[in-house]
Amino acid sequence: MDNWDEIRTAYQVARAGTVSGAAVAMGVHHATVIRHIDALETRLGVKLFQRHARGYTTTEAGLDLLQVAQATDDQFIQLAGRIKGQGAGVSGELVVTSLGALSQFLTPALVNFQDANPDIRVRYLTGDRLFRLEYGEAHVAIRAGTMPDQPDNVVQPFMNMRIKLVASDTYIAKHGLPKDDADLVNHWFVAQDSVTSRAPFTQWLRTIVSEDRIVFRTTGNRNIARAVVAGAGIGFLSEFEMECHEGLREVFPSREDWSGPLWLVTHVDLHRTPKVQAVLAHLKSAAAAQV
Amino acid sequence: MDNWDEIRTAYQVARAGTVSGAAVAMGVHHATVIRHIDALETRLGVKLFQRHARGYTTTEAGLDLLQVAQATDDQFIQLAGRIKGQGAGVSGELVVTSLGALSQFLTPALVNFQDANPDIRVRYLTGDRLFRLEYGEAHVAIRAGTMPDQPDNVVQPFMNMRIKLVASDTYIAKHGLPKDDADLVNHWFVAQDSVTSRAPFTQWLRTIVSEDRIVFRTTGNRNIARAVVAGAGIGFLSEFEMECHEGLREVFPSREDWSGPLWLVTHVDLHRTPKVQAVLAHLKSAAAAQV
DNA sequence: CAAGTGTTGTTCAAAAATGCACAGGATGGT
DNA sequence: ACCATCCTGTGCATTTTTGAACAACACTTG
Repeated sequence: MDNWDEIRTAYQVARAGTVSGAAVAMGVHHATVIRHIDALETRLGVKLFQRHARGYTTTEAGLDLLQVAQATDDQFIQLAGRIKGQGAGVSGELVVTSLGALSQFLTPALVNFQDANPDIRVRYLTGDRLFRLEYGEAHVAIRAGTMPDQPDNVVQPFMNMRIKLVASDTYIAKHGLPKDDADLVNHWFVAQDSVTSRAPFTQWLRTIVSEDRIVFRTTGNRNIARAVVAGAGIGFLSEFEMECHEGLREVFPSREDWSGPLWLVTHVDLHRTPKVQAVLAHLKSAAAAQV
Repeated sequence: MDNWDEIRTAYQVARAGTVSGAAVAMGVHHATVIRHIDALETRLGVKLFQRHARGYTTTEAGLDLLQVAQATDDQFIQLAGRIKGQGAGVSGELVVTSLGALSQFLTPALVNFQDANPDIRVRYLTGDRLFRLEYGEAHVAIRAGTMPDQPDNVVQPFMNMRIKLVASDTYIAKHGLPKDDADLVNHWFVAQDSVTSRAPFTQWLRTIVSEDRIVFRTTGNRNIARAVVAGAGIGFLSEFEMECHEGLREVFPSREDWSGPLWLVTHVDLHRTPKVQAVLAHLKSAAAAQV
């Protein structure tokens, strides 16, 4: 039972009672209607209509089709209404993904957004693996580092994540604070395990101290923060991460060239929808308030 | 929401997850699938799928469509099964129409047929107005008189309705029986009111007796029978009609040229269906048993 | 790292569906 | 009885849809 258009044509004929009436209802020529009916009846091997000079009257099979197609038509009309309305309004699911380090800032902002738009159901995804916009895994993503250049993504600058060089009180009690840039080589550091990290502060650190000064390597910002708290060494943490833990102190003035930019990125297919636009505006205003 | 074929295409894409997969599932080129999706999304103004190099994944709207279209597909498959099966088997409605005079013979035959085919629901229509096969009002009709020559009807001879010239006992007691053909002019008659009746026995009567010998005219065979029973005169009745009333006697040997042929007529669209063939065979065998 | 597979997307020719014009028939009204 | 109207049905020109080939891209595999 392929070719649903022919079923629709038969449905209109059954409703109108005449081929001509169905033709004007569908905005096509009546010859087209006749051909659709003929093709459908031939394929089914059963007459759907009795032909006579006053029009077409349904057989039992045609009556059955009429009822089924009537229900289908209703379903499709409702579907179209839902789909169009859903595109227009701010409702349904909203999936946001970011690196886990941002959850401290992003979660309250998203809660506020849901509060302002009760029809929204928020899903906030963080994880090691990258959630990909082009696979429809999220509506908007917050990305760090160099500006993404995926062809189907529309990306706009979001905010700068301030990076601070911090140490725990226990570390400071043991080794003291670095007095200046040159003194840093006498200290111990905690850093990302991945040697390929191209975060600006990582590269800066490599130019200052030798590899053997990095005494603790781990994966994930959270683990780095825990290591710093435990007194393993000095480490780079975002301002958000720093707020989460007690007993941390900034050991060095924050430098501009440490901070990596954050990007708001959406898929081009979804970027124009009111829902995405609404959440983008909300996040940007929240970022502005942060500063 | 016209163009149901595009909905079906979108449904197949949502199911397969790829354009290519949907294309082979539908037996069309993948370019066609892409164009259908593009057209549908443009018309709806909402993206149904996220495009990427590994295939198409549904958006919320696409998921909604998938569910609705899945239900539709199921409905259509069931519909096709019903329609094809209904064409093949002997079931559903069976509408038979005839002149009322035949109900005496036809009703038991139809009851037997329904008994042999429990899935059949019989509707037996008699009435003054002609039920027209070409309007789908009946599957098979029994017609009298000259052979019908409607273009879309297939007609075959059914049986001869024997006509008898009868009178009531009260009439015979009053006027006696006609001795021979010539004596008929001394008797009184009951006949159809319509002067245009072209039934063979009517025309024969006109050649024998003058108009003023027809003392009672009425419409409908049943009324004629009642008039004859009441003793108004001698009248032509079918053998079936005669069985219905008491106190009637044949006053004259039945002549061959009185009897009008009966025709079994069906619409050409329905004639080949097993259901119609079954009832035709049944009626013919019942007619044969009658003789 | 490179080749191979499977995917989307675009362009042009072919095929198919559509629209048009006209014929034919039934029906209702004057 | 005739005419007007509305219906179906068919042949032909046109438009639209479809199919084939090719390019580009992502991912997998050796």
